[in-house]
Amino acid sequence: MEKPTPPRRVTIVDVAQHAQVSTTAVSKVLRNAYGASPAMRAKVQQAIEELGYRPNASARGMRGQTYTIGVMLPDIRNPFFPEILDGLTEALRDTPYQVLLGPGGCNDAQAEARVTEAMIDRGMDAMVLVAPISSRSRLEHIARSVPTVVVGRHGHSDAYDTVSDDDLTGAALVVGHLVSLGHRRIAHIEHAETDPDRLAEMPNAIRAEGYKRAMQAHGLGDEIDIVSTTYTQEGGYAGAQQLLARSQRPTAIFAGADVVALGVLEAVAEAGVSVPGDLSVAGYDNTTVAALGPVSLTSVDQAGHHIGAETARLLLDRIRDRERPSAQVRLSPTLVTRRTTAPPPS
Amino acid sequence: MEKPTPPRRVTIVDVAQHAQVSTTAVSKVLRNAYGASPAMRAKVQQAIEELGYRPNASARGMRGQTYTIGVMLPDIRNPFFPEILDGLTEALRDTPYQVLLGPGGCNDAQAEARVTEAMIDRGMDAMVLVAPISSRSRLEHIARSVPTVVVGRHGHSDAYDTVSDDDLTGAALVVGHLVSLGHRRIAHIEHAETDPDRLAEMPNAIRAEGYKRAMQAHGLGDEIDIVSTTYTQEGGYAGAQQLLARSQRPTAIFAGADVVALGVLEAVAEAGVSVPGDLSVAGYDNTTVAALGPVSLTSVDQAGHHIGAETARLLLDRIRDRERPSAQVRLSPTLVTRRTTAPPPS
DNA sequence: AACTTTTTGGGCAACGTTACCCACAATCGA
DNA sequence: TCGATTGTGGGTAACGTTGCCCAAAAAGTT
Repeated sequence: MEKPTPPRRVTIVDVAQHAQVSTTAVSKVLRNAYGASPAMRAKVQQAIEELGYRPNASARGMRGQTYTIGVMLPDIRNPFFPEILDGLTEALRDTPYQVLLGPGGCNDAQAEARVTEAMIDRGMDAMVLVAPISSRSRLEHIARSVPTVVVGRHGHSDAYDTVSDDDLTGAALVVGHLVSLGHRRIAHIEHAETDPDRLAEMPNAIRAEGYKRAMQAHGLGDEIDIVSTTYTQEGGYAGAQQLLARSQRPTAIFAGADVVALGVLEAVAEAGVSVPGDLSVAGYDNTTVAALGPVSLTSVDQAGHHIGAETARLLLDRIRDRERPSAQVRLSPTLVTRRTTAPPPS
Repeated sequence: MEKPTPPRRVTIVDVAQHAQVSTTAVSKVLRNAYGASPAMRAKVQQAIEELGYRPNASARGMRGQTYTIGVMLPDIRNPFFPEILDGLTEALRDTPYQVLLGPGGCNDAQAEARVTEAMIDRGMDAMVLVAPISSRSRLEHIARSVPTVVVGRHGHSDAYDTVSDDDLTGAALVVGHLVSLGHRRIAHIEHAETDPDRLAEMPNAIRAEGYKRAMQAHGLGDEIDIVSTTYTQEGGYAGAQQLLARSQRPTAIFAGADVVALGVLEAVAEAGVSVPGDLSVAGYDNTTVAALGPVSLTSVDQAGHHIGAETARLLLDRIRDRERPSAQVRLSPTLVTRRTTAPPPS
């Protein structure tokens, strides 16, 4: 017994025959286009349902639309991104658009380029680039071929819309909180950045800058103490080790990201220093890990859900009108205080 | 000053003209097809590079291949999945295939169906379904229209290949470990499941079954104590509360997933019970959270990377030959002991 | 020298959809 | 009543790529 011929997929032609109309008519109904009477709409709708017809995205793509939105996520592990994604997909639920994710390599510009190119090749109707590390000129190159929203990166362009959180304010929130608890020797662990482009645009750099400004604003300019490592757990571990080796130890460490703070907590625990008794620790991103009971990390919340929703809005607006001037949305972070921050030892 | 006409994308026709050959020739070169002399290959390659040509995936899709592999992830937040993904993308790096992810709604069969349909509509060359909750008949329906590998679900089918971890063994590892530490009253928190299909196939159900069998094998059949909640942190919290309210408290809790264990740790900390002094806790999945210093959870490692690599292999094999008999790969988990398990209080 | 076989290249139709047209009928305004 | 307008439906040519075919040239075989 041979396999019966694999059932060919139902096309618009089949629907047209079944409904006794032209393919043009079916297409019109599918797109809610002008020129189809209510009677015909009903007839075609019925045929569509009876046959279980689904439009072929490739064929649509050849005509210019795939109803697909590509989201480039640099690091799938970062627990902050799902929040954004939720906000985005929720806002797009009642549209015909489908979100597909491209896994960009962590901190790997080449992998990032591969994924974005692949998405452009696949005719995405729009793209969302979350915290891209690519150069600004590459971002503009991408935006020239497809409507693009850049999320979580400061510095805007005529070519693309942006949604970002005010990291300057976020850093100030942390410093303010620690100062109000009585801390003066507040250190910061940043992600080392050399590229001048990124130095001006990447959130990590902005957070470090915000830290400096806030310290100065509180008259603590002399206490500024920054360690440059990376935004990873290992980076936090190494950074904390450096800080603990200071002759004058800081009484508080502001880590530029939650993962960094976790590394700090590990190093600190190993060193036998108690948190928050001897040392306060704060993170950034308010990831789900920060909220966990055993961790309970003070952190800055970026309202990822809101970011995602705004992104969706900009996206749809731009698909509607590609020529509209580029928009920048800036959201405000909030501080979530938990059990890793307390007054300094007296 | 008007915008200059948006530069039309380079097509195979442009390449052909530029190289002074036919489009057929270019296509042959692109696909390494028979019938192109080395001289021609070189000429075409050069033209491709000079013009920066990239094939249009939609057009290719109309001819049957998109060079895209769709991966359905039920819950982007589950820190176990990125491991699989890494293994998968790494194994596919040197192939022309690109991985795109579809965000299935957490525990939402309808959302899952939407995403898989969308991927089929977009002409994916193959699909990977990670821990799908859909009914078996739906899985087979999917597999009938596109080569499919189902990951992390027991129970196989002629229609699709499977890669899964031996959850029976994994559960036995945990129970064995706890018994060898001296525990007898070992409780388990499972994810409630009623559907008979899923009861036989979902990893959570298998883990519960493995727990039971292992307890019996150790002569502890009378001590079997299962609480049914959900595989979430809240589920773990609630489950632990129930278990702590027992007149005879268990001395160890085996949570069916790491997230569940985190909820357990939270409830236990609130109740003032010390871990592992008064109570041992073990999880499953060995997620990155489990490894964190402040958590340090004993857990079962599923070798996600390996799973991903095997998935890629099966995928490529099946794309090559759709008629080959379906394959099942079963991998073995290992136990990672950390600081949440210790001998019971004497 | 007269063949067969192999190599090399190109022409063409098709994949499923939609935008642009045009044709016809019905309705309207004067 | 006649011309103009509006509503309704369909025909057709792309979009970019590839698989199937055929033709000419080159190489090999008697």
